[in-house]
Amino acid sequence: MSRMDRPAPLDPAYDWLTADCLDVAPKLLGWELVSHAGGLETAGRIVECEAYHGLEDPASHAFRGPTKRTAPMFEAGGHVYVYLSYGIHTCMNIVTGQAGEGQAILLRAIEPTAGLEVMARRRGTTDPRNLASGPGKLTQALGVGLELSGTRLGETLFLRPPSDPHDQALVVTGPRVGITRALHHPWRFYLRNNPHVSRR
DNA sequence: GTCAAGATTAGT
DNA sequence: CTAATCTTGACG
Repeated sequence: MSRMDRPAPLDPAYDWLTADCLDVAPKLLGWELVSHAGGLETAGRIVECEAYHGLEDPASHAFRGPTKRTAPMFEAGGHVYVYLSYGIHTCMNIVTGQAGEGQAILLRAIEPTAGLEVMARRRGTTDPRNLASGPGKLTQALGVGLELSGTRLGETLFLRPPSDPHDQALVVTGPRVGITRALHHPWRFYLRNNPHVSRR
């Protein structure tokens, strides 16, 4: 019996994620991120994210080439990359670009839209502004763990198109948060005046 | 083998 | 401002 080790083709609905991360990141705002992790549905609109430009970006985990941890970053756009931050928090990215480029977009905040009670239980708070505002809080609220690194969108995590087209007019850029290199790039993208964005 | 740094968060 | 907490990646 030969096993079919070739992965199933990525859902064509996610093909647009193979574009450059700097093009994808602003467009990602307003999309709804849906999680079925743990057999429970939770979801929220993406209101803040940051682009990491692969091999050319000193602030990117992919800067020094693929490693065991960062291997998913070098898959084609539409994959998921999750890592452990400061030994405590997990952060999730959506991989973009072509295979081999190492691009990814860190999801920093969502505005909860479904499964609020589940999120509240996981997070230990009911304040909707504090459920998933921050990369570590977002993964905790959605039940996203390291085991999802290397999976693809369409399996446990899904994207649904923006419900409000008006969001695109509210996109703001600025320097990325929490890094020490390549500080000058305005590669953080968020929705102006949205109360769920992690920092002002 | 050893060690410094880190895409964060909660609490003082 | 700092502690918590631990993996990665660089160096030898």
